[in-house]
Amino acid sequence: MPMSSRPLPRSVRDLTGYELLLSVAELGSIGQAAGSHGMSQPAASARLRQLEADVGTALLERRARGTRLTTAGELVASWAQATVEAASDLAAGIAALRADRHGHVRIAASLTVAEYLLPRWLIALRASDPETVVALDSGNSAEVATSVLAGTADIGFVESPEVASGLSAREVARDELALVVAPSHPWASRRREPRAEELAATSLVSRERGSGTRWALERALREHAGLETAEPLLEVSSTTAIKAAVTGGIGPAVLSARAVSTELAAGTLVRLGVTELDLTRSLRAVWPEGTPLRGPARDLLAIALRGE
Amino acid sequence: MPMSSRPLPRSVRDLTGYELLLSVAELGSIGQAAGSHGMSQPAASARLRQLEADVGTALLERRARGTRLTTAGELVASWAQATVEAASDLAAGIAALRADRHGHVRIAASLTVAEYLLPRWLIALRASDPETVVALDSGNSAEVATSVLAGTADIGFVESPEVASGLSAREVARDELALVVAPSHPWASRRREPRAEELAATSLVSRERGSGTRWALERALREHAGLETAEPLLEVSSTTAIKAAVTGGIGPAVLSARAVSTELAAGTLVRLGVTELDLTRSLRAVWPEGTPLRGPARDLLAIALRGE
DNA sequence: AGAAGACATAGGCACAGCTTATGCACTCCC
DNA sequence: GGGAGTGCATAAGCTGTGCCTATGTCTTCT
Repeated sequence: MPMSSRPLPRSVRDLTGYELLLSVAELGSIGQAAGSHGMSQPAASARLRQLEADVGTALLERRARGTRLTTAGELVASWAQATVEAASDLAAGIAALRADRHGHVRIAASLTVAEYLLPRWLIALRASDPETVVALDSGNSAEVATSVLAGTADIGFVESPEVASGLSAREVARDELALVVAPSHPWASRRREPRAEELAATSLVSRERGSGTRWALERALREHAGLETAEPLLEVSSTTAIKAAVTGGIGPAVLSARAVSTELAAGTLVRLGVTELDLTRSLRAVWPEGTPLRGPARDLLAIALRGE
Repeated sequence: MPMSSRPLPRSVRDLTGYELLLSVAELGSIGQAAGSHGMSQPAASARLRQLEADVGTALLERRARGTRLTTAGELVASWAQATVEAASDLAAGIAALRADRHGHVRIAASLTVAEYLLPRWLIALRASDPETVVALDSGNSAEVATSVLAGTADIGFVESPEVASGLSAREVARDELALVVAPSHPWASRRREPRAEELAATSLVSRERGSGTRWALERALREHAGLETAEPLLEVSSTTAIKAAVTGGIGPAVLSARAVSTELAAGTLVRLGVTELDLTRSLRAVWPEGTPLRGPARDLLAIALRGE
């Protein structure tokens, strides 16, 4: 029943050593790497030594002219870079949450956009102008529309099919909903994928009423053949809790495909198609009609449209 | 000229608080989350409080029956999960490097596979059998072939087009090479993509002779029209250093597309096509001919073939 | 041969974070 | 409505990690 990977080993809880490793790869010496992190050379030296002890292999080739990475060092650095980048996304998101209402760009975003797309956009935005301060507010699509209409937000991102009047909209990405079950679930080993009727008749692990994802599923079933969805098997508040319940064998769920990519890769969840049911929706940027976007909000839209 | 994002803020260097947040989302109480991490409830409480202070927003809704996440908490948890997953890949890789020569499966992998594909496979492998111990050795494709032929490795992964005799091979993924330049580079704003002849005549930032990527590019140009590549502009040892040099405006480079996806998304690098040149190569699993794979090595191949 | 650059070692200090013990508030149930 | 139980906060004290400054050693370039 435990879905979560057990706690991270001590050696990867603190990313400082890995950041140093990356800096060494880039700058060519431990001393310079230390400097770029505002710490003394012995401190960096000690952390890197500790890192090598953790890995049990030499990661650095210390020469009189500087330090380079060994093959193993390259490998660890590459893995570390992915981690540091993820942490960087996290930091960008947090910074945006933190700068409540005092930012130069005030963004309102629905959960799916805020979770999976926005951090990268924020980083790209900062790259284009480091001075930009972003304030992020997350809510459901209706709340986002309200914020933008009220002028509380400069630009919004919604996941609902309809766009409130008074707003201009532009699709910036598509989102795919995925039906997932535990590998042990009967559906996972069945020959044929379930039909829409079967899905509608099945109780799912789902989020509370009002969630965009749940609403999109209900709408898709209704439009398909006027199907009403069964009562949820279990209503939980977080995506994490849904995944835990599904993995634990409670029952199937429908989630954004982006939310389950890791679990699918790891094989802890199995994704199923649903016959003849379109589970795709569009994610849109919205802004007040008649007032063209300008400044950082326009830049943000451009970045979002550029895709990734 | 600095390509690297500045150091991570203090608040995201240590992932413990975020792991706790995820555990709270999954388990529903701070106390249980604390337990799952082998720490006392007050310690977890303090860390979570610190996290909320860092974000500047309430992340938790503490009720008498337990604790749930707020909307902001959900958001942070989602970002945190991506980070923790990346750290988990890192940990899996390190564990494999660490278990030198005593593992149940001995894997030899070329850099591209080891960097970008193997960690997920290792996690999936551990999910299918938690007892499996993996020993990883990384080298270039020739070294991998030698290890497998010598019986030093049970299974290998290579990126070279030819497969040594005596080995069975099976493609597990494709790798695409990407020509990248800095946004400020003339090619980035040019109308037409460069032609193969132009690329061959241009000095690139590249890795040392012997690198699989460099070799693949030289081969592609030679096969295209018998073109010989120009002398490198700069030879550096690490992918990180190449990216730094390109971003710094030194010149163009050709790298695995997987290596630059983040930079492309952030707009710090620009990818260009090359007219009429196929820069695709296949990544293959190899094992001794005549002796079918068995045990964990076979499981690993199945996971790799399943893709992601 | 001398000088400079780069990393290692040593000693000492400061602070962050954990544990145990206890207190407080809200629910649930009889 | 009152009592019990669950869950989180607070308090106090201690341990250990990690940093800095100062200095040593080795290599390489001139």
